[in-house]
Amino acid sequence: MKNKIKELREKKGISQGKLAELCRVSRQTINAIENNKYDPSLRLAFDIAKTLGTTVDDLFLSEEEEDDDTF
Amino acid sequence: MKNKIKELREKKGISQGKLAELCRVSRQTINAIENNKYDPSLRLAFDIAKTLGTTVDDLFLSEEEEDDDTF
DNA sequence: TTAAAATGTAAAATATGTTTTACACTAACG
DNA sequence: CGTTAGTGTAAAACATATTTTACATTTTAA
Repeated sequence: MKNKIKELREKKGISQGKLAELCRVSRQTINAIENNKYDPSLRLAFDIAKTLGTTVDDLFLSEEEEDDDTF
Repeated sequence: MKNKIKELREKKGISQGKLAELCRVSRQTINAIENNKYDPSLRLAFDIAKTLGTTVDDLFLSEEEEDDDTF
C-alpha cells in the first residue's frame, strides 16, 4: 500500500529516526514502511498520520492493489 | 481502539458474515474487531471503511488509549 | 414453538508487523 | 582525511492479526 510518509516527513524536515521516536517505534519500522516492505498496524498508521499533521486516509493511498510481484 | 463498525453495519442492514464476505475475511475476524479483541490490519481497515461507505478516520476512534485493563 | 440465521467464543496453525542488534553505504563537514 | 548523521538492509526473536474448525447462545421468523 503506497503512502506519502517520506514526502511529508521531509517536508517537516525530520529524520526517520526522529519520526520513529515520536511514534515510539524503531527506526527500522519507519524505514520499512516508507519503502513498502510492509504496512503499519492501524494504530501506528494513526500515530504517524497525527505526527505528520495529516489523516490516515490522506497519508495512505489504499487504492486496489499492490498485489506483490512474485508469480 | 474503538470503532463504529457494528453501528454502520447495522445501519446498512448487513450481517457480520456478509460484511466479512464483502471484505474477503472470515466472519470471526469481523466479529473480533467489532468486539475489540484486536485491531484490523490497515488494509482491512480500508476495506471495511470502503464497504461501509465511510473513511478509516471516521470509522476508528484512534484517540489515546485503550491501554488494556491488565495490570 | 421449533428451525434457521446471526452472533460470541476458543484453540491451533499460519501470516504479518515490530524490535533488537548489527553492519554497509552515502553525504556533509570539521 | 576521519567522523558524524542519515539511510538501507538482514536475521532472529517476539507480538499481533487472521483462518479454520467447531460449538454454544441469542434472535428472527415460519
